[in-house]
Amino acid sequence: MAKDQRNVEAITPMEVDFAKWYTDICLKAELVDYSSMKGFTILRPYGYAIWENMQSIIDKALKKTGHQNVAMPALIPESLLKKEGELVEGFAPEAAWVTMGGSEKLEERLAFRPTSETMFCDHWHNVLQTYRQLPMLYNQWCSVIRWEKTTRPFLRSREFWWHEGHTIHETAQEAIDETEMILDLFADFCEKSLAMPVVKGRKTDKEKFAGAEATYTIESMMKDRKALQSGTSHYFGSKFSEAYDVTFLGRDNKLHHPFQTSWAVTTRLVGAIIMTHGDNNGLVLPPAIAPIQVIVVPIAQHKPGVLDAAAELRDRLENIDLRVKMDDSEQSPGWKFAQYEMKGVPLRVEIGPKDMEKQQCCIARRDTGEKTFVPLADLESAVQTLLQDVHDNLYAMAEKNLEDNTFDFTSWEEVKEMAQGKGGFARTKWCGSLECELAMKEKAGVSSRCMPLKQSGTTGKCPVCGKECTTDIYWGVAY
RNA sequence: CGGGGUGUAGCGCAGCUGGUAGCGCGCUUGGUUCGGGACCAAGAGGCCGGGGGUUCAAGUCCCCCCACUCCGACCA
Repeated sequence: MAKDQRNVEAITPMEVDFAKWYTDICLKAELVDYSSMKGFTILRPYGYAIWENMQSIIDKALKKTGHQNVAMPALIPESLLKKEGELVEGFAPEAAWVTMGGSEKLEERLAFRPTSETMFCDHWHNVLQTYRQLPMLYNQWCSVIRWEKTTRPFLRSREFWWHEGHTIHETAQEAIDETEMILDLFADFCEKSLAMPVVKGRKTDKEKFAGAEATYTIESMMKDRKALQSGTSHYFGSKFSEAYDVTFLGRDNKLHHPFQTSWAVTTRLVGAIIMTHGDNNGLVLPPAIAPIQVIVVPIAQHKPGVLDAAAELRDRLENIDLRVKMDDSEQSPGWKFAQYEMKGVPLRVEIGPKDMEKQQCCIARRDTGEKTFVPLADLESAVQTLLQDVHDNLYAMAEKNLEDNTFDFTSWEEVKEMAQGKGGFARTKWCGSLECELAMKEKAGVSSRCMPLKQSGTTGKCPVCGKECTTDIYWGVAY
């Protein structure tokens, strides 16, 4: 019992202090470390491996839908950044500037990219000539810098890693289709790979990306019932292509500005899965992105044959393309159990002398803690089934959290009560005015999350001004 | 950028009215263990966040920085 106590003491329980619980996991599961650069975090091997797995899945999906990877300069001349007014307004306050090149002062200062719309436009200005070259479907994996005031691992840091997709199209409709297709791709990724349900929707004018005509978003609900914007997809119309003079000769032999999109998910998603699935024993990783999907723990490993038996299980699982590790270190089994629970490994396979006699092994699930004994002959099928079960269960739990904590309200007082109480998503009607949106922030303490793509089509009253309206909107406290 | 909290060994902390640094975990070596964070023994490890004061003497008192962290405002 005393040992169990020590076990829980390892991290702050989420009921006690959710924020501390979160940072405890980030550090103790060895995902990140702080660096000497204020506001910058180091992604450690285990944290980076999670991101790599996410990257790999997204990259494949993007290539399958015709996107090509490119690399743009990390520095943007100020004059280039300034060409589009709203973008400068949005990003200049948090840009990091380079003013020296070696020992010489630069004639023009350079911003470390906070986002690369400008560089892509600059490039397209040079290479685009005819509609036959369209669409151009580009993507780049890189990091960006935004001089954030306060930072938290994965959720907000001055540098973060992401991919940024940038596309240009011949027609507005094509670009809009692209924006929506990508939103679906992101939502699909979150649900199928991260076991994280999302609400798909459109941002209000107040919340949309600087310079965008429309911003689409996927919003997810964390275990503390706060909202996390998990991915965005923007439609720009021809605003940037006009500002940066990007043109092509159309089918009508006239010059046109292409229609543009951009979209991204970031390392923030690592934070999202921590807060969606994690528990008081540590991280809980969805199998699709877990760096180690199965940990094999030999019991009484110095007894003859145990290590060989364990290694055989590892090899068999590797042969069906699972990410497997065997821990034959001198640590005690109990220590290993706790350690890999902290790291969120979905399944643990134990094998010891007793199992060997019975030609079986023990499989423990990270999500439920449930242990089952499996005949050695059934290892592969049992593991595959259990991995799927873990994924399904994680999704079901997250979906339940989202559904149980999404409320339909008609007055701002109800929204306020929710926000000051347990929290959650409030779904109301909205008249569409900025005044009422600001009032919700002021009075109820929530920001608009999105106008869901799935609109009910009903009529109701705006919770602030009482005007009759049809738009459904989600409100919540956001990260 | 406003408000709070914290900086002492890798981590978590103790160190009272000032007197020259300690505990637990971890780490190293050897041995016994191994089905939920094992045990014994011997070790290694400190510019007490940085700078300035006060004092015979500062981890301790005063001032100024800096970093981390939480809560707001801004954002993925």
